[in-house]
Amino acid sequence: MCNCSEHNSKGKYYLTTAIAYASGKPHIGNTYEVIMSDCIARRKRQEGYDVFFMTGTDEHGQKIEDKAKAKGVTPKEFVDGVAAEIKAVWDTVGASYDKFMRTTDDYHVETVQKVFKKLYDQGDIYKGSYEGWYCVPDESFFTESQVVDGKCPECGRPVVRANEEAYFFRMSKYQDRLLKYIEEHPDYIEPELRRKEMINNFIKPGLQDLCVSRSTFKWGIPVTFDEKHVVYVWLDALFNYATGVGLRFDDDGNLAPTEQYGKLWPADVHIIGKDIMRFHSIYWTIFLMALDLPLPKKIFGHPWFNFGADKMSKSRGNVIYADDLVKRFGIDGVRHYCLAEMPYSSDGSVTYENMITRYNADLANNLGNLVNRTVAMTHKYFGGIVQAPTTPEPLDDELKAACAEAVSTVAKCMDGFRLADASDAIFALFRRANKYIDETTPWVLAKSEETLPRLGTVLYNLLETIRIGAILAEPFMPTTSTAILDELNTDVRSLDSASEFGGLKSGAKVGEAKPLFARIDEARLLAEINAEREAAEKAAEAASNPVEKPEGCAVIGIDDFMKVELRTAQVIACEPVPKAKKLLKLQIDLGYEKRQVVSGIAKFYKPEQLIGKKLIVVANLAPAKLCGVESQGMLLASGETEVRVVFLDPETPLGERVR
RNA sequence: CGCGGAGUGGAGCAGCCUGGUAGCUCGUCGGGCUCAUAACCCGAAGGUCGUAGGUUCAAAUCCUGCCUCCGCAACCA
Repeated sequence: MCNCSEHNSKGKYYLTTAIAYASGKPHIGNTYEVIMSDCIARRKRQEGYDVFFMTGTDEHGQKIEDKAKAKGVTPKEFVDGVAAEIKAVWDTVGASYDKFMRTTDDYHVETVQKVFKKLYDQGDIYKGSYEGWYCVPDESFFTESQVVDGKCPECGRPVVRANEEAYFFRMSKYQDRLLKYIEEHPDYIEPELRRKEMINNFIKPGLQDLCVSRSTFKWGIPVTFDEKHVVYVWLDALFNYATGVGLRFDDDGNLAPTEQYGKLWPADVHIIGKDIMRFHSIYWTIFLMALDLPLPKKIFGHPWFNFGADKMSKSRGNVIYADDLVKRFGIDGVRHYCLAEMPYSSDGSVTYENMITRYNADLANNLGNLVNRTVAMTHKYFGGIVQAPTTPEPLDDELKAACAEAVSTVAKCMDGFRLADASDAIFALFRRANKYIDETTPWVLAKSEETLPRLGTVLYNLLETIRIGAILAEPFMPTTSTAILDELNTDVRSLDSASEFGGLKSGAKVGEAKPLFARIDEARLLAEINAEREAAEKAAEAASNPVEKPEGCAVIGIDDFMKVELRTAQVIACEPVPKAKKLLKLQIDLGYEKRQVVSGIAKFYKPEQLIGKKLIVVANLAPAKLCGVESQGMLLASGETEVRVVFLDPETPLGERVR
């Protein structure tokens, strides 16, 4: 394979996953992306492409800085640990990446600095100031209209006011060019529905300039010409795709890439989660346009795994990790489940029940048993020696046709990233082979000397079908595929060899028959999992208070607190905001003036429950528009998922300062 | 009327573009086989294809209204 790869190569194929944020261990939803990408990478290698598969970690930002501080280590030390952990998870699912790139790698840091400078020099980046809200744990900036009751719309934790000098990228300048490109290249963003979302929700309404620097934390790539600033997330993280394969600039800002870059860029596909479609299809594309660099050929946004019907999240306690699953189902058990179960564009579902069902039905019963019974018969009847197919019958053609069909269906599906459909086609072939055994009844053929040649032919056809199926399955279940081909004792393993029935050589001796997948006792495993979960919950309860200790905010002085002008007020009118699901519009009386406040409590209070009530408002909050309605303040309330307004003693006078 | 997707036997899905006997996997029931991992193979039950209309000789498939669910956006100062 190695010797002739240069001659046979269909050319390069460069694919990437998104880089994982190095703040903690990735769950199975994150890991899916790597499994999916790995499946594509392996398939492309089989097809003869010179594949370069890159993944890695995004390692800058305030959240990491804070976590490192809490742990008493430097950010770099922290990130080294997490990156190793992430890499280990990728390895446990058998990811065959060629490079694991990290945004703290020096070439990346240096190149991003030069990119920043270049974009600044050419006027795409300008200095401005940012007035907004910042969520520290998520390290995200939010506009007035995004923040919810003074809390982060993403995670519900408090946000802090930030008014900082910052650099911005002129997205609007490239808007028309971007739209034109996307409309003229329907394959650029896939699936189609994501493409529509991008166009309708973001591009057509008009792009906002993007904040590309921060001065409130240090853990980032320094802006060379303005040391207070650090390059902010997307301009840093997205460039990994290009710097990781050798994008470089010289000191004058001229392109000076490595040879590898010349060979690999532009990427053939970025496999990313649907949640970051926007940053890739809009920002990344525009960054590249601004630098006059070729665009990637495709951006594919995959869906997410839910846990049953619910979103997977730490706070719900239903997070599943790939390495735990691998312990129970093996690498290929996990890979097969993920690849066969995830729909093309809508979210998939992980449950232990489904995993066990799929494992038993597909892997143990269909595939595992097929291999086992075929190999066992080869031993029983022919001492393990593969016979020559001397005695064909018309029936055999159906099996051969099934092989050919599987080969072509898989090819078609893989081209369109329809991995689940490709997987189905492979298992349909194994099912057909099981049926062939019943049709040919080898145990009957074994009874007479005369039918031994036919028996040998039947077994040959089965072994050959298994060989073809195993080759097709390699991208999905590499370990199993290798195990099967080893057991068949064949070195004819190329994808090309699967296209023609008969590649298996006779005369070889197959390995011992041993189960590939042991059946799982569903009731027993579920009981085991439940017991473990209950034990973990009990341990957590015993160790801590019923309410988990929150992360908390940085300590502030009294002067900081006094900046917030809290005053007592009374609700004089209240009604829902039309078109908004969560908003109530309240007219409140501060005694000295009346104001309109919009609050996201519609889910928890009916307007009539609030009228006449006294409560506390933040009186010096800058006005903001929510769903087009102006809000001149904020009322105090507790809770994230279950919001409760802080009501006052009815005797409280209006307009009093609260402190 | 923000944009988009989906509602098909118990569960999960395909079919719809290019109208014409409703298909697959899992589950249930019955049978067969014995090479094999209580596996494998065959058969059966079970669907008025969300709903109300329309077009047509003929509609799951095309058109319109309505209901429900989901994704994205908006969005709970």
